[in-house]
Amino acid sequence: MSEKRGLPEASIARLCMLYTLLGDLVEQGQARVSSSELGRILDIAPHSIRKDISLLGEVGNVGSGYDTTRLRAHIRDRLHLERPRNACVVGLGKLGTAILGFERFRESGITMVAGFDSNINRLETIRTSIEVFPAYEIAEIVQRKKIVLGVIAVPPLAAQEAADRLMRGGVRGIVNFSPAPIRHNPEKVFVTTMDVEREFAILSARIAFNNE
Amino acid sequence: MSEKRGLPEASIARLCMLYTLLGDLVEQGQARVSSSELGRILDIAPHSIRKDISLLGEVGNVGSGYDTTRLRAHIRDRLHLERPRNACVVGLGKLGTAILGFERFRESGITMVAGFDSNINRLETIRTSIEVFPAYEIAEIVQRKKIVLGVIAVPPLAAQEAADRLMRGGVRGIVNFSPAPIRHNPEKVFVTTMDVEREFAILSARIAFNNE
DNA sequence: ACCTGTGAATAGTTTCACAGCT
DNA sequence: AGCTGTGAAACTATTCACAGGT
Repeated sequence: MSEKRGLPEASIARLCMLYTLLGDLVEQGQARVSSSELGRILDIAPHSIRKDISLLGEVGNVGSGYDTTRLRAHIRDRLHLERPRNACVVGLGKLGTAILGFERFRESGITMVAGFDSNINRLETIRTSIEVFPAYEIAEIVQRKKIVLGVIAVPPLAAQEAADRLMRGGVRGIVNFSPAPIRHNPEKVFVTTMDVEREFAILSARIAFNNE
Repeated sequence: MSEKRGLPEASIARLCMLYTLLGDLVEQGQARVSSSELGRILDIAPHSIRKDISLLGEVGNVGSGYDTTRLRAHIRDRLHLERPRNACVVGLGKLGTAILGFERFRESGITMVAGFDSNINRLETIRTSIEVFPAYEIAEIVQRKKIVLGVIAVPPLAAQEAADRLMRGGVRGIVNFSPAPIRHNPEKVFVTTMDVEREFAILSARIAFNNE
């Protein structure tokens, strides 16, 4: 295989995990790593890791493990993680302000540039270095600040409206922390729902099936 | 197919989405729903939905759409979501207290029964109706309160220790909000990692591939 | 000896097509 | 007419097995 753009979804997800992990390894000063070591840490079969990496196109090749820095750079380039992306959070309750304050984003080209809430009083009391705005300005600010990624951290009933405003502003990806499904055009916008309740339910079912 | 226990992972996840959605529909007073309507809302092919439902074993059958209440009860039974599960949160920063306070869990047999933090001062200032404990008591309390599910909301470097304590107490499922991979025995414990940074990276890659 | 890279085989998932019910 | 339920087909992803490099 050579110039396929359009990796399998599953591979993209695994490569993103790899990317984060490699960042840690580089930071700890580890220069080389084997597919089996990566697999053990991430609980993924080493075969899959090698396959995923090979799907990226040749890596420059090695005989004994991967060069952590090189592999990381390679994933970043092939997945275009070097492109800077601006992000924002809608809903500045506990969850929203927690996400607004995550520091780790700096590593992956993502910059948190705005927070929104419909409660004006709340906006005034928030302590954060990131600019905050009232919710009715979402579309305008998203457009002006060239925000591509949005987080929805509002109550379920307000989730669709928050999403609509983000999409009107031109956002391309949404991480939805509410349990509400978001109506959207899947050709233009990608939506990922992260719902703790759902994850609990899935875990609960898996536990029940697995044994017990 | 008849008495297969051990549904495909993908089906379990979709059925859990369905379960939540059906709860909303029932609440709104909608008595019947078709696979295509469900599919439209959840952005899943109607074929898949029918297949998933049929994997559960016969539903009692219908000619025109599903009975929302019945279908919901059926999913609950087959996925064993009726079994009560106690849950806890480790790490009571903004994210942790936000999760501790989620009210929605009541619908799915899950009860949040404890919070933990290693900072004793913080424990004293937290306002919540749920009991909180110092982190060194995790294993003991988990065992005593029969906690099966745990959320990890601590900084990355503390995540493994939090997980070890939960697992020592006998937890069977973990939702890990830290970007750190959790070492665990996959035969005994299920771990789901929900990492906003990773989701952003995945969205970023998908956007880059999809067009742009 | 131990590693990567990759075609081939296997396993798993989704989609199709249509029989049968209301 | 419109819906579900489901075997079969098509597709996708994972795992295997081994050639080839260091």
